Amino acid sequence: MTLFDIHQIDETIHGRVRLGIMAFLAASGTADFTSLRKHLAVSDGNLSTHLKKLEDAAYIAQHKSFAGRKPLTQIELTPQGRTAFLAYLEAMSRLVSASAM
Amino acid sequence: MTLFDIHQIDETIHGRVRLGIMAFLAASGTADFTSLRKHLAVSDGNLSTHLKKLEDAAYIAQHKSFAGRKPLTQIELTPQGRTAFLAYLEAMSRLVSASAM
DNA sequence: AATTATACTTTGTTTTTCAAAGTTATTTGT
DNA sequence: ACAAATAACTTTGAAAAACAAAGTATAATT
Repeated sequence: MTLFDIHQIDETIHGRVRLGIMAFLAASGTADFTSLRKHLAVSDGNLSTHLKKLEDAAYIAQHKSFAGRKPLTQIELTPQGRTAFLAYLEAMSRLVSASAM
Repeated sequence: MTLFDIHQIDETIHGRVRLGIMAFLAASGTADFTSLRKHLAVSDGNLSTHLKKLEDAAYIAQHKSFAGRKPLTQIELTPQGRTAFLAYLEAMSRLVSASAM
């Protein structure tokens, strides 16, 4: 019986919204603030807070620019972010394997 | 590109400690309070709170008895709990598949 | 008999999540 | 042209969640 160790879980990624952000970015490479907010169906304040947390962990980078004269925030996974997300996925794979019922 | 929907995640299970409880119970059938606390390496107060939350959701049942005169709490997965955990695992499998990088 | 340990629950604090309100600039309607 | 509405965020405050310290009750140890 291979037991699953909860301490393998990276809490920075594990949160529902941040997990959605990471999965989206892993699939798409980059995203802008608005499409992320629409895709995840969260409030803008909430998204902003979670992005900041991921940025503080250096898992994403936010590039603020202007599209014409409107602010545009483009978000991308950093190499560390990709590595951490891979590790998270592996931990989840282990959970799934260990728990197959 | 199959995108992962964060609203599929059952927050009652997703929390790190509760996920550990569910995985342990899924593997072992039942457990007592003390072995769960040791395995998860959490404080007793913390464990008590999470168990109550899972009990409120009817995902586990707690049977309080005495071993000699010492209180003994035995915890088991309910059928609903097993079903919900299976659904959670499937959601996580989808995440892993969708995110394979 | 007094201290230490076991098995919890309750309470209070810290941390996290989330949305309402605020900011700044833009577009639309009249 | 001027007000009103929209866009793209950030900041702030409130609600919820997580956690550990303290409390309760009994048992074992010295």
